[in-house]
Amino acid sequence: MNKKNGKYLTTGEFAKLCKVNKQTLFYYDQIGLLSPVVKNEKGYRYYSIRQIELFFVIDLLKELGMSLNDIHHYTQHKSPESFLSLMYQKKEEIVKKRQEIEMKEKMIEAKIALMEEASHLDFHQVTLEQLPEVTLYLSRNIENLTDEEYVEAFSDFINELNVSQLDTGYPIGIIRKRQQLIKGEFTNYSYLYIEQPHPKEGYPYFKSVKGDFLIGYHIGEEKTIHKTYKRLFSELDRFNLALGEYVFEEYIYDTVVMNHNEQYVTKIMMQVVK
Amino acid sequence: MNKKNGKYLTTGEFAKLCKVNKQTLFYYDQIGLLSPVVKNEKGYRYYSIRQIELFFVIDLLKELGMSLNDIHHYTQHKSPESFLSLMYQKKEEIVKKRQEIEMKEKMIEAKIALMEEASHLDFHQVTLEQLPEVTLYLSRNIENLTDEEYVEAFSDFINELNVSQLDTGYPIGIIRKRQQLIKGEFTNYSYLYIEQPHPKEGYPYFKSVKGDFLIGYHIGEEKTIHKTYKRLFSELDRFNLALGEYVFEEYIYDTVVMNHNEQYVTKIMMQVVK
DNA sequence: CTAGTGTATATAGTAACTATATACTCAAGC
DNA sequence: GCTTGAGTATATAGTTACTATATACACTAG
Repeated sequence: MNKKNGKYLTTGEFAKLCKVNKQTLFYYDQIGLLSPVVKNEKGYRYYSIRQIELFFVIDLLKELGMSLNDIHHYTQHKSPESFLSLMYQKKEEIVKKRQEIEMKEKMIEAKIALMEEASHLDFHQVTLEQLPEVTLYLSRNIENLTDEEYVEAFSDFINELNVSQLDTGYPIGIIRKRQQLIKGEFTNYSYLYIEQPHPKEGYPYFKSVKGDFLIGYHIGEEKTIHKTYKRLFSELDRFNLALGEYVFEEYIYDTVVMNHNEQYVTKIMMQVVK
Repeated sequence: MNKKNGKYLTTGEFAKLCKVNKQTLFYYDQIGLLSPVVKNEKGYRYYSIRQIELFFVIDLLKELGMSLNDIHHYTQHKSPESFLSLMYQKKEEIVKKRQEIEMKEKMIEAKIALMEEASHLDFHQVTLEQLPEVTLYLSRNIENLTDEEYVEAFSDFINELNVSQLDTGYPIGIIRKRQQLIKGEFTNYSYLYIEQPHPKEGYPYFKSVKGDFLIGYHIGEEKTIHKTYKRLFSELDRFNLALGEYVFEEYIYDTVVMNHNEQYVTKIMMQVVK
């Protein structure tokens, strides 16, 4: 076989078929993962067309996150049985992966919806609105915590969202109670929450009551929010309304879209009673 | 701020929350991707709890295949508008990604089904079976080709499957015609095919006629398959049957599960008429 | 027989970590 | 007040799976 036999593909041809760089095939040969069936005395590599099937499987396993080393280990211990059990294992993994992708797709959709909504808002306008009922996943009670405890509670909440896959891409909001605001406690909150547009079964949720809310926006750091509350309280008076039980706060623009915290925007939703 | 302020998280704490290695955060700080809000005079890093949101977005973008460099470029040019358009773009990408994952899941399911079926077969048994109608995607006609032309046709077929996403994970089979076998042309085929259990719309398919088939298995290299055909022909005689128009051949065990081509197993399905 | 393309080897570079070594710092216990 | 152990920082080297570059040889068409 001193010249090219028509039955075979050169490295370049095989690389084109596999849609990879020629160097990648050299590399695979070098690590013994996928070697050409024939190597002539000049060192030229010749692949059989049927080797593409093995390449496809290698590529599949690679995209399922398996390292070349582990794939190589399989190819050294090939058998119908080990292939079957590998496929069963990968089937489980890909199902998980698909679910994660689906969740991320939902998260992206949520971010798009939030940003679209935000882009149509006038942050200087204070409005009175009827909000529909929404399902919220709540943290444990976080009243009267020290800074350390608050950070810990926030961290725990994040971990819960991770473990239970409840991160919907919506912002993490806080709930204040009327009592806290009346006492002027602007750094004391009652709960953290995240909205669940499609609540999964089996978790304790809080259904926010639908009702009338006074909605305003705070531009700037969290620690200056009392100024905005002052404005909102006087609006309440103007409308001749009383503060309800709960107030909800959500970041509209945060560190994700803004460089400085003076540019952050917080949406404040105050429950009101007539 | 010479000692730890309770409002902040150390690198280790933040890393645990992010579920990454501490070193990764050093690295992100180094490349300017995500730096702690505070760095004290001793060089200690302190992250604010709200920075987790930015980390999550970075992580999301990373998992959607964006390079740290590109993510960094975004963070340098943050704005609600650019974030929104980034999300729209990523939405498109993730949809594609989900579809690819779904396709791969189907492929794995197909491989499992094939391997399970194979594990219950007796390769030395020749049987007469009624096969149901199945949908096949065919290559162009490949009769009387030279080796070079055959390899090219095979490559073209692979490329078609790639482009049109018709790779179902089923083996690439070959179709022989009665005439070819009668003339003793065991290296001359008529078509390549791949089974389509859930055919997509808009492609020209070939519906294999349901009917009676004599099914046997060839163990060993392709070039010795004439021996197995000889055996199958005598079985045909024994059953007092005539060879139909088409014969289908599929690898059951190939380079993916076997080390040597003497161990390969090919399923031969001969259409028969009484 | 030459030009142009293709192939092989060797080596270095890349991204995004990950591990290791060394030195400093801090919080808790005695 | 001192020690001890855990945590932190910097610098550097190593890892995986390529990717690029340089050099030399081979094959093919005109």
